[in-house]
Amino acid sequence: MDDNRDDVGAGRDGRPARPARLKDVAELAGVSLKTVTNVVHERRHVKAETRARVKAAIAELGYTPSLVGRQLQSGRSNIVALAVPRIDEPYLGALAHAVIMAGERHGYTVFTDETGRSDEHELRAAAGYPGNSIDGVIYSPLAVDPRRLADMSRFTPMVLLGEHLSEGAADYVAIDNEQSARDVVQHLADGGRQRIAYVGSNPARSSSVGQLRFQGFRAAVNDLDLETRDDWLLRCDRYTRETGAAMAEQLLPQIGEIDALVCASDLLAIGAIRTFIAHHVRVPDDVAVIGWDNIVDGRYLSPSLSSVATDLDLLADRTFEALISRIQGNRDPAAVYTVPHELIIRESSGPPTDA
Amino acid sequence: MDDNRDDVGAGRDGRPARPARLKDVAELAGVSLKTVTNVVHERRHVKAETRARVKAAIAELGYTPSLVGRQLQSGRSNIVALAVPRIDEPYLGALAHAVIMAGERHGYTVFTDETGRSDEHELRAAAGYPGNSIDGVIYSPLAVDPRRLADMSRFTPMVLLGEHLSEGAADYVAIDNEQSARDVVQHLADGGRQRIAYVGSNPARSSSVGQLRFQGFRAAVNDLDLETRDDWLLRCDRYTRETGAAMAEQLLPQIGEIDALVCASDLLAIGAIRTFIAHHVRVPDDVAVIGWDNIVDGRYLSPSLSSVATDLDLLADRTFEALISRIQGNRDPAAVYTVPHELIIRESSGPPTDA
DNA sequence: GTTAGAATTTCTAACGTTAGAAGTGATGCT
DNA sequence: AGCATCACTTCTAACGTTAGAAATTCTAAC
Repeated sequence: MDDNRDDVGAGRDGRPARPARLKDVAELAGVSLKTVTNVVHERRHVKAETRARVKAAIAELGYTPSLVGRQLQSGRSNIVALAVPRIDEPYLGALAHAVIMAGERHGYTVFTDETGRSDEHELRAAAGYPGNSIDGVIYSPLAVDPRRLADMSRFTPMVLLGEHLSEGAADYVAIDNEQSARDVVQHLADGGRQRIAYVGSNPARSSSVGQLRFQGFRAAVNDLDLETRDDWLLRCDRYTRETGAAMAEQLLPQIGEIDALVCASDLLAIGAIRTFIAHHVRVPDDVAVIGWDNIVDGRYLSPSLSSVATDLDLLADRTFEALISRIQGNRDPAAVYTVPHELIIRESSGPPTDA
Repeated sequence: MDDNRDDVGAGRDGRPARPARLKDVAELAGVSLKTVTNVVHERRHVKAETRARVKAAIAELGYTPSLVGRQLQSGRSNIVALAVPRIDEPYLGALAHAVIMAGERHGYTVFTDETGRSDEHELRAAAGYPGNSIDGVIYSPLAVDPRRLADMSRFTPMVLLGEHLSEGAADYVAIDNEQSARDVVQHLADGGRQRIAYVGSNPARSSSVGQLRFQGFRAAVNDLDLETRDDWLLRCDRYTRETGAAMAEQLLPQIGEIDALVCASDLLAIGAIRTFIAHHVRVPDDVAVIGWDNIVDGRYLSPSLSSVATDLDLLADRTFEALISRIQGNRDPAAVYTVPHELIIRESSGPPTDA
């Protein structure tokens, strides 16, 4: 029976010292707490006259419900975390954008977190951000061995992007990586390319995206009876422009033998093209190059970069559907959702230019 | 005197139904709540034997403190929001990365939000995310008229990036945009460029970054007695590759007159270069091009892109210092913090190539 | 064997919200 | 008049944490 702190609310003159609470509204309107929540939640059983009075009080105090109070009460936050290694990678930035937009469509706020800094961050994400009252996690491990993530999120629903956990601990949404690689090889063969190099396999992680793409690549090369040599196949862990540039450096002696290069990501391809051009290797005339992710930068490169495109909006929607189903209690075994991919053919893998 | 819900904690066999609470730990260890918090917070006045018992209970139950409970209790969350228009813009992605890293150094978790979707989002950010128990906001308005943001965050400390509010409602951290533009012009003049075009001014917003850069540009052109013509000065609102490509299209008839192009952002420059190359305008031989932001993609472009670089780590650190000072109650008038910039000269504004 | 004082622990009220249960009038029906 | 029904409102206990105040136990000195 006490509890009067001064300077409540948002009078337009003196700055109020703190945000208004439900209780302040109730006192100003002269009603109980429950009546105010009833008004806030637009419930029946509130007389029009009372409702008006409460609404006026809310407006006068500039009241906004405290989400913390709500979370504590309800146990729900309507927040999901998106965990990506680095937000400044173009593909992951585009992915984050798509997920944020999809979150909005599905009534969720998306909290984007970077996990690439340390093992600690990665594990926190994998554990579902314990203590954080996150309703779910959308997790894109890029550099971590999924087998390390055995003790996955016990309480927080999770959907994986990018890396498939063989244990099937969580739902997984992605394109058909193997098929997309076959499509890439087919496209190059259609353009008359016969001797194709590959950058990005990493046999150490059998479930990795790069490995899946490599499997598809090798299968297609086999099926189409294309020539292949071991020193045309370069492995690398990091799919960066820098790595791509370094890998292309290694391929320079093979130029003249190879006539196409498949890179497991656009960043690798961009780095490779940079090296090629610097060494007067013409793209696509001498070597066709193609990557994955269809990042915007590829469109503005010269030559513009061919790439395997994922419909990120669709991927993000599927991801949310799966995640929401888990949030609502779905206990089925982990599922794999495949979203369609599309080959975007631009200059880098097209016919020779006139230049 | 009741309150026993089943399936607490993290027994390794059956899945526990919910995360363990402080109370569960207290009961298992046979002590009071306060003793458990004392252990959690490493306080004195806990017998070694008791502490061991509590720690064992914590480990057995896999207890993690609920941040929601803490926030409610303390009113602090140690979370700051970073509000940017779009996370998939390269510069903003790099900025977000730097801010997240700096946040970690300063003990804050950074929640990145996209505000570019709607006015509603922009205003929510400007109001300091009312109801969200955010300790502070780092706000980078790109497309909004700052004058609309009169009713700024009443309760949430805020630091602005990118756009300076003339009212001085909030601290502002940025490079010296005007001086950087002078440096750009000086550099081009040093390279023998005489007739320089500019893309990106927007006189409608006098405080905008593009406008500040334009002022510096014009002043330097004046000071150095360089030729200037109105149709060499193109205005635009959006600093995208697409806009840059369209602006360059408009400049094509002027090629031969102009010998350099200053773009208010790297994205504009990348779009412009793409258009130039497509029309066989050689960069830098026919036209030198330079931008701002030093985004990574510029390094791997051919020709690689000269740019004004900001030390983002430094900028993010300054931002946090300012923000934390406000969080701790600093009520000084809004300040402007300037971080150094650096001209990164690459091929696009260098001497003619051999090609 | 007391007792002051320190060391350790417990009790309890808050933080802001929500919703079930209980309470108050007013209305309509017999 | 008596009573059930309904609309509306209040009361209260939770959600998980924290920390001041109060209570208990221990230690050591007399």
